Amino acid sequence: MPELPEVETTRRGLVQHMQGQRIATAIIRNGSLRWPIPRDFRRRVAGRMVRTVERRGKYLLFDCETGWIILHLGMSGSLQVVPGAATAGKHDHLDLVLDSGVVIRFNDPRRFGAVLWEPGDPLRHRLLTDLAPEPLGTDFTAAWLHKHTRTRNAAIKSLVMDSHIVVGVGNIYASESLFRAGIHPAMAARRLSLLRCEKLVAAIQQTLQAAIEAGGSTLRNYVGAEGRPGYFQKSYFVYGRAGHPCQVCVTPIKAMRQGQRSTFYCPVCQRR
DNA sequence: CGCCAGGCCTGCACGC
DNA sequence: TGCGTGCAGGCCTGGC
Repeated sequence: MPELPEVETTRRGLVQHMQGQRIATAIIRNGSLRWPIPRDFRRRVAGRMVRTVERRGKYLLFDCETGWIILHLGMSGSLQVVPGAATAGKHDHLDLVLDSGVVIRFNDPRRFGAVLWEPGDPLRHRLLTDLAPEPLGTDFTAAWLHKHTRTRNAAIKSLVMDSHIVVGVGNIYASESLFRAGIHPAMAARRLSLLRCEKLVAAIQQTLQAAIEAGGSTLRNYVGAEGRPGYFQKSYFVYGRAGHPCQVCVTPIKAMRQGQRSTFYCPVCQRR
């Protein structure tokens, strides 16, 4: 479930526990994830100091001196900071045991997550090279979005979820962003004017930023001993609100299916 | 008991 | 033949 804001909040929570700390050892309890945890993972990370914890899209990147841990939370993954003595439970795939005694624990019931080792530049890793610019950075602009949608007949909503076009926005925030931008989710992407691309870029940034800020207030729970990942925004404008009144115009929110995904939108506020 | 949610890679089919 | 594009499949388990 984590989208970019949840990943970013996790990163911020991890930095204070991990930066400058040495990894004493890694305990792989269940290496079965989207891809198996590499056979030599433990040997690679043992004894390494974590210089920084960075993020690219929804990928967490741990600088471990001689290489990088690339970690994706998938749909159901979470990282928790736990006391070293805490017993592991179901779906606890990996522990990074730090010299400080703190354990960084990766739990992932649905196993869509990934833990990889990259000896070189992680941004050149196959999974990261073709990602769109960081949505909260200066390279993610209306011009960029406009340029990369010119030939695309697909619905804008599915392209907002395409990491080559927009990074970090999953199913929930895609609906939310399009509502904020006043754009109908089924609109063909190539028909978006530059002005509407501007609105969409701003809406994506506002949606992500608001969620990151909401996450900051729940940071302790999120990465803490008892924390479970959840979406920070308790109420959405449209997501999951089919039949309920639009918060702007009171029209009932509609639900539809797009590419096997549920989409929510206001038929009045959002236009093609 | 069966279905579905979700991220996102992968592979297929299609048209130029 | 090759590429861009648009779909659909697959991986999983918890919760309804």
